[in-house]
Amino acid sequence: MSFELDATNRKILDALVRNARIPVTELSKEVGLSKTPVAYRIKQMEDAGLITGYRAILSPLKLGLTNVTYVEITVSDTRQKALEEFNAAIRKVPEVEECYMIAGGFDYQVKLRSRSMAHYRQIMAEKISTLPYVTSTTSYVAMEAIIEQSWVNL
Amino acid sequence: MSFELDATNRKILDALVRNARIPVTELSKEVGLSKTPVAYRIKQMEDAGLITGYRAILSPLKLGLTNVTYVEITVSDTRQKALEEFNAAIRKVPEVEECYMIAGGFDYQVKLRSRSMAHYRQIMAEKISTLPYVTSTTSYVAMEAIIEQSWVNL
DNA sequence: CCTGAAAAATTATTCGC
DNA sequence: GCGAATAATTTTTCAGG
Repeated sequence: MSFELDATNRKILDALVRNARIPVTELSKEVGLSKTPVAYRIKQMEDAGLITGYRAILSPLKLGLTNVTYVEITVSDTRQKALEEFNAAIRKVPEVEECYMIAGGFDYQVKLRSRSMAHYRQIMAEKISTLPYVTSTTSYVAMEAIIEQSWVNL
Repeated sequence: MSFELDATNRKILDALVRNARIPVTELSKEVGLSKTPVAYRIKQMEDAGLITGYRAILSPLKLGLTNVTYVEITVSDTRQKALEEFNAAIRKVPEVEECYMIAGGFDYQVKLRSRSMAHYRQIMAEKISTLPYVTSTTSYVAMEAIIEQSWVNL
């Protein structure tokens, strides 16, 4: 299940995470091998599902997405079927960047990105509060991003 | 500051977020223009800082990073200088995937990724609790990822 | 499992319209 | 913004250690 990485694969991944478009030619210099094994290793890691894809990373700010809010959501029905229904519904909301089910209570931790506070309120009213089985939400608005990591859903 | 996107640029970005390695040739078919303007638009958006980079996306699970924890951190000193010190320190912790300062109290919301609960405890003890000005932390362990969005720091 | 180089394919750039 | 010609880069393949 979990993929064993040697030092070389680690270097390859590190370079690819920094720059998805680095040519194998250049990568092979970085890791100190010839192109053949480097290309082979990349394909291997892709096929194993370790590398799941390559994405352009956009600046949320330049896109006008200046607001980040964390929302804690409590649901009323915690049976498997209800949870799956909730999960399916929230997956369709593009403004939701992350969603984890939290241990302890049956709450969800959700990260939202919005253009403004007004836009945030609209998302909450139209797309979050209306999700199945939602009973209450508590929001935490981010003032400043210290470490930010995400690609943007357009 | 904020970049104005027409429908074409939107399509280009959407394709590039889905696949950072799509050739301009193919992209131009998708958006219904010839290669020349598409290449020009991409460069334009890169230069404007709208596209900040291209990254390989890795599977945290296949890397053995099975645990996600959100940690709320309270700091004792909220003067600018202290906060900047904290920010600089937390930026050096590779296990921290996200960190936002939250409005209201002066708390931070931090997302951690770890290999196990034992590993999580070690990160907390060695790298989070020891951060400057930290007075208390509260952790929320994720049971299940519904929507997950991150690249991994190796 | 790696090297090195030749060959093949793909991709990006340029430019007149 | 188009489209074709050109140029450059990149990937693939393979014999050999």
